[in-house]
Amino acid sequence: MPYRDVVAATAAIGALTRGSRHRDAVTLFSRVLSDGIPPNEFTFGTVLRSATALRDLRVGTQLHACVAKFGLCSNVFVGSALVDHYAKMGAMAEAQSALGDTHEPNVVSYTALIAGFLKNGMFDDAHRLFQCMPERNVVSWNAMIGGCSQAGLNEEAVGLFLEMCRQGVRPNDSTFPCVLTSVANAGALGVGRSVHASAIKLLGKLDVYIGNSLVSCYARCGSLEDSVLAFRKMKQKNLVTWNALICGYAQNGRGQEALGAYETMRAMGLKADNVTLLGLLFGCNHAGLVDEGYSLFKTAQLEQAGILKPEHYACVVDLLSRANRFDDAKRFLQELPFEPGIGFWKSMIGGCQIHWNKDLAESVAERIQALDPKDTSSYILLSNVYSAAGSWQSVSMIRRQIKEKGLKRITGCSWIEVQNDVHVFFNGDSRHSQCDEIYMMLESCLGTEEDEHCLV
DNA sequence: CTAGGGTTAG
Repeated sequence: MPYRDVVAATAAIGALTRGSRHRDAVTLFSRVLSDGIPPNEFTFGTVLRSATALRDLRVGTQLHACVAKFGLCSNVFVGSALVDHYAKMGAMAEAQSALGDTHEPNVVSYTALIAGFLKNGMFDDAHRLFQCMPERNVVSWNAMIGGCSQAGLNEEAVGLFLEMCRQGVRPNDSTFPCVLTSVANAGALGVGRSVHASAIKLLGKLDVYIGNSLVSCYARCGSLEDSVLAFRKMKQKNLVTWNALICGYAQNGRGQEALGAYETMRAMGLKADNVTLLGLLFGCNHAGLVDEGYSLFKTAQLEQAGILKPEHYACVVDLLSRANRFDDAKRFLQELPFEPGIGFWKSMIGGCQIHWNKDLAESVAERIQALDPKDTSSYILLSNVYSAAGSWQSVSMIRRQIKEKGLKRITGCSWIEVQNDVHVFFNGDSRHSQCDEIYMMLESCLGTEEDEHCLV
């Protein structure tokens, strides 16, 4: 039974799109076409959304050709939908060209393109377009801030947030989760508190997204007190809220509390998902709760195997290796339902370093170097195992190899924020103005057990 | 009848 007109047909396709029946929406669209009903801008808008949800660039391209056939390429609405589709598929050249075909592109068209640039790591293009677009609204600012956050451009994201406020654009509910992610990435506790305060001032009530971001942000900035406070203050909580709390405990080495939170969560009738499990395993790992972690994994394997991902398996390898249970770790690796990537072997060699397991470290290092000859970390870790075991000849041999192969070490660093100043430290750093006091304090904290021969 | 931006892990 063909539809009466394009309005009825579009309504039917839209219902399918909204109901997430995207394949059906596309099929219905083709049927409407073959029934001889010419689609309009709304029809294309909704069916393009389904094509995006299906992540099917082929469908998008066919729809684009169809748009051209009906002379709708210059329509703003259709144009924006095309830009959005291509941008989400990562086809940035096509997205740009769709914007170019649009007669008078508006703020929506530009924002869709900017979001696409950021998702595809093209920060400079995004920034340039953001600067020169004719009009910016809160959504465009959010797209920039969120895109920077996701790309790890944390200073840029926080800077954009401040600039937005300075220009008098009022942040909304979506702005805060974006910027708080960056604050958390940077571990900037003071900035986090200011952002929190401005959210309360501007919005009054904080929704569950903002609450979740705060719980996580405070924990990742090292303030579990603030994190738990934010958690308790939330009226509505969802699985993400619990995950944020559990992961926060885990990251701060509080495995027992993570497990406790999980108990409470289950008592409230919530089921763990992959993030919950990862947080729990991570927490057990860092608190030395080997048996607890292993049994959580085993239970998940039996009861909800669907949530298990390579990360979870990697966590278990880490757990067993750190606990000196190398036989269990090896058996576990052999029984993996997939090929272990390089990270699995790195977990194991990390355990070898802790437990001075020279022989195993050698064979694992060989594997890592076979998988990635440029990998420096295996050399460093191996050399640390040798120095721990007192094999100085082997240490100098490794150092020579690193030099000969022209491998570069990426130096790790850490930082801490004190009253809005960020202090960064590298290994063996002596540049800080209070260097002497810091090393003195370190020595008194560490006692005399410190191994000076370690490279990392 | 409609579009673009949001939370948790690594």
